[in-house]
Amino acid sequence: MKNLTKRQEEILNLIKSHIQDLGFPPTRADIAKSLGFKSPNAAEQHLRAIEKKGFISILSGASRGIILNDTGNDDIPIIGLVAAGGPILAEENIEKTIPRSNNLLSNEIDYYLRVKGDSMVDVGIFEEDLIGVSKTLNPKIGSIVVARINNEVTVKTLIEFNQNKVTLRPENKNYTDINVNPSIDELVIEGSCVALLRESL
Amino acid sequence: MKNLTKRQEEILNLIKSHIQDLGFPPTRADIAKSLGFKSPNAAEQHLRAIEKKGFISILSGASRGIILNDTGNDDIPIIGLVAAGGPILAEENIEKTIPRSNNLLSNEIDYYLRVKGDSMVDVGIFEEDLIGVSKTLNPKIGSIVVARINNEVTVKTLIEFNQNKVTLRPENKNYTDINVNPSIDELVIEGSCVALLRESL
DNA sequence: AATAGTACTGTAATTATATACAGCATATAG
DNA sequence: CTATATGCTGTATATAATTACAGTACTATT
Repeated sequence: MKNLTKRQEEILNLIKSHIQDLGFPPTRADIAKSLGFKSPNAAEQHLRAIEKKGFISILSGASRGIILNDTGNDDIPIIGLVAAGGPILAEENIEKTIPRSNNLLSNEIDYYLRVKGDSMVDVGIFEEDLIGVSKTLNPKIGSIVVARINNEVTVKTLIEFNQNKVTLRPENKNYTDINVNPSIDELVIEGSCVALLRESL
Repeated sequence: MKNLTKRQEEILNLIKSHIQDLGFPPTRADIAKSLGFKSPNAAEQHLRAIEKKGFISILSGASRGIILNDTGNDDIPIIGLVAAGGPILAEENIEKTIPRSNNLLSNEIDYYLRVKGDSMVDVGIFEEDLIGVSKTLNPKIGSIVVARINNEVTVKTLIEFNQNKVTLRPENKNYTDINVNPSIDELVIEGSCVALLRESL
């Protein structure tokens, strides 16, 4: 799917907000009026271009017959067990997906990760809980992060982060801190934890 | 809001599924065709009747200008502090509402309740967490319930439930069990806890 | 230098759609 | 007995909306 131009994106957003506000798509004339075009045909041609790029479908003959093609990025995947080696978001790790309900929790969540083990019980994170993970939010000292150490994915509190020493703390009295030397072991901070869900109580 | 007739409800459902399927409402002709009317005017008059009863709004002049009036029952309220005396779901207790995202968590949730205090930390329920509460699901011994004791709302584990003795346990070593005699103190089990949300981690 | 894409104006025809008016039949409430 | 609501057919028309055709201008790619 090719990229939209600035103007085309503007029109696509207009369509989306029209649907959001009124419950149905705008006409060519509506679009032209909103963007100051003097001819509805300007809108028509933009729509054709956007359709050609795959973002919408146009039903011929039907008034307001604009259908938004889902771009797939409004569903959040739930990640179960992470297969060793591959990326976290690989197809085989996805348990299911859930629609992004934007009013609830943070909208920075890129995926949910199902918690294994009891290493974080002291901060109220239990086995089978789902943790909302943001890939982009950069991890702070003291925050809970998803880390990958030598292909094993784990959730811990980030205590120290230096060139030759990274400390990850399990929030459970029975476990001790994990110290990693990034120049020896492979370490990736996959993301920051921003929310928590528990389905069964 | 008056009740719809069988036929009117049929038409309202048709409109809803048309929107669900295609993303915009049907025309009078679409409705007539779907229901076998020979005149689009039959649809028109039904729409006017449904509008009169408040279930839809019709934008005059606009094609497919049918707006569904939300009946309010697809939003879940978030309850903050519960004012003493009144019902939990009273207007003044509602912090905000969130749309029901039916694929996520249990769809039995009637409302979310914001947790105050640390009496349930040992089962991973922390202050400011949101607990999904089902009013209808009948509470079992050993499950976590929302109880109202003498107009104070609290979240505890239900340990014992007899005619003259009800035991509620705080899941925190620093607190002791609460014993209530329902014939002396006013006790209502408001609901069962079925899910948990934590917004800040 | 030619081609294709972007970004419009302007006109006009055809079709889609809303909507008014005239009926007819049945049921229910005052 | 008479409104009033429901539930349609059938016709007609104004207007809403799609969409084709003819241009103009700029930019990027081959």
